Amino acid sequence: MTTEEKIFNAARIVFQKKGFSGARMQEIADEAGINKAMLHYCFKNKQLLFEAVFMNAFGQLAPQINAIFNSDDSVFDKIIKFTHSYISFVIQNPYLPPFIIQEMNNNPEFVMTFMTHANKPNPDFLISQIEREIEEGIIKPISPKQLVLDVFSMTIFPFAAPMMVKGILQLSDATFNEMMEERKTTIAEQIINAIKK
Amino acid sequence: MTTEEKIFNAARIVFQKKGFSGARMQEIADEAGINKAMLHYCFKNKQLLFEAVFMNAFGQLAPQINAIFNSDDSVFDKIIKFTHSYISFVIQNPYLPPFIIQEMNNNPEFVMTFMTHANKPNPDFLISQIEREIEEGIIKPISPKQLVLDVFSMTIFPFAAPMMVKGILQLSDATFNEMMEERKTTIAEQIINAIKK
DNA sequence: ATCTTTGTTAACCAAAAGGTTAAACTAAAC
DNA sequence: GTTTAGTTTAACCTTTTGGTTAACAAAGAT
Repeated sequence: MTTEEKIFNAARIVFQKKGFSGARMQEIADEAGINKAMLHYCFKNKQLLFEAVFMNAFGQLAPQINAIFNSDDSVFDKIIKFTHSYISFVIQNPYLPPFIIQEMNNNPEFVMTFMTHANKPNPDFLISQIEREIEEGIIKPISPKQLVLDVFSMTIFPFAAPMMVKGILQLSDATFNEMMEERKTTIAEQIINAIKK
Repeated sequence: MTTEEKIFNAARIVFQKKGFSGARMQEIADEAGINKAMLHYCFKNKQLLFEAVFMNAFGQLAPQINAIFNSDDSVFDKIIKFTHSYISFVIQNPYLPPFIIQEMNNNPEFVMTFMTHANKPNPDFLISQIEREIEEGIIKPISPKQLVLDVFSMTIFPFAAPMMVKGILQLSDATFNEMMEERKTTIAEQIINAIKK
């Protein structure tokens, strides 16, 4: 592993745990097992190091989502595949959703400039497909954006606010993960149940 | 308005926008229009000022939720009332959910100690009520905790990650708020549709 | 009237944090 | 073997930041 990779991985860990303003350059250096000056040698400054980490994090999610949203499956199949694929991925990367959401809230202007670019989840095609399937009588009349938001909400929320969910529902890490495994199938079932004609 | 109130309100604004580690004592003083030393005169230090703000924020939500969860309405009525009441409240206080979630994620141990205390949303009664209504054949068989999580997810997520939702679905602030108004009724409809026998 | 308590400020301080520098070390190129 | 280019580090510098101090003002209390 190159020094740059060691730094990047260490930065990912520290930024995802502490956020941009909570993270300390010294802590990242310690985590990477190198001198603090190397951070600035490899990544100029804190902001640029952060941007590298954030874009990588965001870039991991968008392509998967778009691949599913833009396939030629039915809406129901897309919902099934999305929940399964997203939950499988974030169980392996549980720090990603809180990290992305936190930084989007704290630094909206930065994120928005970079969201217009390539790697952004784009539900446009899915939304017109939903409109079509409503006209065809497959799906009950519903606002397509609301439907997409429902799917996102049910899938992402427990990972966006894991501590709140665990605290209120009194879940251990183990039972939380069991519930998430279950949700891979139940979310789609629930939603399809509610909207199929 | 007393000086203490001016400080508290300023602190609420700055902490909710920047989070604990992003917030600066000087910025809070400026926002309050007073000298920085007054912060320490009234609230000892940053940590204690933050705790006052956080507990107040959390304390605003819990009682409303518990009042609904512990009433003797039916499960369906509780879902209807919860979504309506929660969305009405957070539209007026949009910074609250991201703030609470962010600090719960960044500082779980602090939040957990204070979550055992009084003002915590407690779904125990609602959960046993769901079990009862399943036995009575009113609701389809489903894990009660999953159902509660579904309701929370659909209701809270758009407010937990507003920037992400606006960015991906390309919503202006106005259309976002319109959608949230609509969700006051549609969330409950969707869920009830999916689980009623 | 004066003394004490409370509220308020400007100036200051020490520690933390991000960032820089110049020197030392390495390893390939000549 | 020496040069040269790229790495790596210890030590240092500067700014930011949370926090303190001492002086000052206003308002009751005696």
